[in-house]
Amino acid sequence: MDEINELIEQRIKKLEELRQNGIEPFGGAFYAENHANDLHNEYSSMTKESLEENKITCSLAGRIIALRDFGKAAFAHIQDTTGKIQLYFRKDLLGEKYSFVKKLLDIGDIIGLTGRLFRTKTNELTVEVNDFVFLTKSLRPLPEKWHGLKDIETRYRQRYVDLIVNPEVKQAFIKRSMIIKAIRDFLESKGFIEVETPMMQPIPGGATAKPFKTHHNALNIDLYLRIAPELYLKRLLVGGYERVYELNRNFRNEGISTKHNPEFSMLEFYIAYRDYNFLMSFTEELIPYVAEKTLGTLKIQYGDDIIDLTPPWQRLPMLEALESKGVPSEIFNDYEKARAWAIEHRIEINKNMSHGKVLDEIFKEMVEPFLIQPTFIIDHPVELSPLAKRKSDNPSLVERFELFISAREIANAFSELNDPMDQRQRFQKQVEAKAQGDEEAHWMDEDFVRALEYGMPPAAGEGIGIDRLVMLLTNSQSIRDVILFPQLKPEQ
RNA sequence: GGGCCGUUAGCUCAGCUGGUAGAGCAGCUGACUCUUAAUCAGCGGGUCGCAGGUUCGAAUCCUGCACGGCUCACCA
Repeated sequence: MDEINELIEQRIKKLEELRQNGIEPFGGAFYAENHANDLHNEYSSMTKESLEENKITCSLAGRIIALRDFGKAAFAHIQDTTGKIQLYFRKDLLGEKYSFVKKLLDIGDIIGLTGRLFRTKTNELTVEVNDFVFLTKSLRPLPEKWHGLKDIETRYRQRYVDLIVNPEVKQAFIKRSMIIKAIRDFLESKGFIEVETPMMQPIPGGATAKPFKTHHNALNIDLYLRIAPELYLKRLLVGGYERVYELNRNFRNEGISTKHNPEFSMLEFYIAYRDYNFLMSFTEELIPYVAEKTLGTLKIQYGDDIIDLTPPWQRLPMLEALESKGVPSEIFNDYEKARAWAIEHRIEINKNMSHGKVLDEIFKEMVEPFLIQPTFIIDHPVELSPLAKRKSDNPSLVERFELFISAREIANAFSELNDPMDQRQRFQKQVEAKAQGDEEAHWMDEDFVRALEYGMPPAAGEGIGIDRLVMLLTNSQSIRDVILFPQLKPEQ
């Protein structure tokens, strides 16, 4: 941390001077009766004259964010959780205490006050302060009023300052909260219950990703931070819950970028006796519901695009999507041709990649960038989806969809594989891939197979990346703008 | 991990082909009872990211490192 500088020293002196005057600079509870924006809303129609006649008193608590001193009177702005409002301090009203405003009150200090509402000659609703108390003396100067805090690194490292001085940042996180609440409300209304399954797992499963490893001392075992809750949620289907969801953190030990944070929020939900077709319609209901609740519209701006969330959305089999971009269909059933095509088109592949994986790489290059409007890509190759149910008319494909919006995967869902023998074989294949050096291949999870052996009802499950959904709905270009404390290297 | 860019006062930024650091805001002192970028007068404030190197002389040129941004690779 930086050393005490002159500006902080000055403020410590003021703090001591307050104490010498018998004033505690760090106060306790203050039950304000009002908030800034409520006052603006409530009295917006009240004229200067009627405010004078009615003598409306109020009390507020918040942070001083601007201060203009005139000698025997001063204007300030105070900011609380709702917004800001102007204050007017007068010597003839405050007497001795006015000198504290003049000498000892700083921008950044938190005060509580009582006063009377009036309008200035420019008609700004203002509180004439009758009395005030120091609640918190601020020792560090805030960024300047004009340009504010711009430095991106400081904004992320000291998010608290970012939130004080950049109202739109605060707003984005309020929106995030609303989005998550809307999702929960929707799922609850459809009969889902929220559950919590282990974040620390002995076998990290349910996704293809590199996990974080940790160690439990008392048990003397290695544990992994979960990369997905999937396998535990499906155990709950075995247990008899028919509709469950979990909305919480996943952890993946991979690169950090504008689209990736090591810990990120994921919604996963599972519904018994349904399939992926049901979930497509369900998703066409869920996401518009959330957009309507939080933005009030289904036409949203993201970057340069206007995205129309009005359902229904296009449903496009993966192989058809490839064909539509000029990928020849003969590579779909011919591994060597697929490899050759990829190499010819400078798509990076490696020896370990299965046929399905090669097709997926081609898809990411040739198709994904064009999926701006909501599109379900359906029926993926089975190698890509070791936990999904095969299509009855084509066992090389699975009943799966990925929802793309603005060239990003927003949701991933499939009819769940509930055949324990097929599941065991697919795990086995993954174990072999792992032995071949595929760090992200699934592990064998014997207990999960055992659960399936008891019988899991036919079911469909879906995952939605919450951070990416929030990015979409808040028009944020970086995941760091929707995560309060994004992961950064430590200072120094 | 690769490439490109950035890091100068509390904040936002200037600082040319190398000559020894500036502004605005914030702060301090003073004046001012309707300002809102208040105004006016005066004052203080710097490890120029860190470490080396070149040079008579480095914020400036070179090398390495740190942190950050964008981007590519990997992924959600």
